[in-house]
Amino acid sequence: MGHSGAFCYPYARPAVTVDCVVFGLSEDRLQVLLVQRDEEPFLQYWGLPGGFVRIEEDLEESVRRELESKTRCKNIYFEQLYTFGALDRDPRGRTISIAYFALVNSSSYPIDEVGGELSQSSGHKQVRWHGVETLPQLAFDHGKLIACALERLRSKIMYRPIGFELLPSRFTLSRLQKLYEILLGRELDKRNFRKKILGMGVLDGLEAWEQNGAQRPAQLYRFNQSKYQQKLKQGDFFEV
Amino acid sequence: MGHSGAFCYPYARPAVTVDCVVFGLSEDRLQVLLVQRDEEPFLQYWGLPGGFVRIEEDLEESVRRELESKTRCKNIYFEQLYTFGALDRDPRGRTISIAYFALVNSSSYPIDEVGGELSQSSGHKQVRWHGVETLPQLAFDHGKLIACALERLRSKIMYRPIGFELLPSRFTLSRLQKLYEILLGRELDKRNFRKKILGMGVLDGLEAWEQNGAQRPAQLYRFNQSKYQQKLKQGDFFEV
DNA sequence: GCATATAGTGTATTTAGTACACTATCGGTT
DNA sequence: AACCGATAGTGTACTAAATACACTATATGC
Repeated sequence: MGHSGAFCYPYARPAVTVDCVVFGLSEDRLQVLLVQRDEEPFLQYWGLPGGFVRIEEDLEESVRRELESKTRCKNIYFEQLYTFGALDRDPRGRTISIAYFALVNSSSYPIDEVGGELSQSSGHKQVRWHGVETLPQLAFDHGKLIACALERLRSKIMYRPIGFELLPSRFTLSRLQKLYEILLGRELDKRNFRKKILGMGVLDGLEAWEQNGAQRPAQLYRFNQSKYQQKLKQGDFFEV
Repeated sequence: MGHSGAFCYPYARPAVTVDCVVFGLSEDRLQVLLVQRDEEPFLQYWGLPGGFVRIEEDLEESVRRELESKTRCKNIYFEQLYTFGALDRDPRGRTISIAYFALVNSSSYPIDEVGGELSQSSGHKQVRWHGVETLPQLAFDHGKLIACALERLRSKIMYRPIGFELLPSRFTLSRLQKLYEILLGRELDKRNFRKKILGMGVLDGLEAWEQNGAQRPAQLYRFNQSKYQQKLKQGDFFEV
């Protein structure tokens, strides 16, 4: 810290950052968006997209700015996760990070075998998808943040309809089931899953079918936000 | 902000505080611990116990310090709630507040009719219990914080054994049921409640009975933390 | 000993969760 | 044209959990 710079206070203040755990879904695994650091500390380690909260911006604005700059996408779903403030979490000095997690439909980005390419978007830093089971060495306490986000995501998809955010707006029930299976790490019964998910009455079946190779085409569905909001008001909750 | 003080930074930094929503349980209602402000802004309004995070202390240390100074109690149960960072939440300048909620066994304090007296503990500020349904005018965005904490508490008691923190270590099942009824705002069936709560196997029945006037004495129970931890490891969750 | 107040107990019914196997429809191949 | 492989789509019987419900037990105060 010390005595340089134009902004002075009677007591020392921690730096405040936001960090985002951005989840995407590839064919068969859950992945996290990571940025390769191009400076010390943790040079060349991978870390979460994030940055300092500017004095004139809201926490949410700060998150939106960060997400847009790293993904080139707008209107990404995100919510606050937890605030991390351990004394030693940043070797440069006391830094408090307000962590968020975000869900994106990653099929709107070019994805490669290893985990997806997304580069050129943010300066010269490499930005990549990494499978949550095969993470590289991470900067700061970002491993903790990801673990925390995973836990939250896994429990929250059971009682809130946020899984849809990981899929394109039109999707098949098989794909939705696969999503749950990937996130929960266990197989689900097809008939029971459909009974339950359709029984909640928040999916619209479309008059459209997805042709996917040499099989019977699958019907497409869409999540109906307003039907869900109405159910919520009636104290009628989402549950898988 | 400006150019005075000994701690200077190249970019403006928000102030960082912790605020605590401390819940206690009186005979028949849930209450929150509030402090009457003795300075501007919001002079004489009631607000949550809280204060600035010191540069050399952990967030949790900061919360503990605040809780101990306002309640004169140690080992209070608390957990992080949410971080509030709206631009205009403090008229003195940008302030980010990391909110926590805490649960105390308020029967260990002197409690009066209106909502309990606890004063003398913190300088000359008045510290008092207020029923959550009858809150006074609140400083800053503290109304929001309390609403957020209430929502969290109400949902969390359904799937984690934290309700016990609001009771003395030995309690009757009737009292525990009352606790749930107060928090959920609806009556519960006595037999079903007992069946469920005892069926979880985390309560030890003691060879002790509470005499409470001209009635049959009630057996005392104790929450067994280690039994619960063991259940947790077996993927066996608490549920009401 | 009787009135009053709270503690404590079991069963039948309803509802939700689970387990499970076959038919339908497409493209590609022979 | 018939068949193969692959995924989509459907209903029912069984099991477990949630709910509804009424009486007896034990203390004190009069």
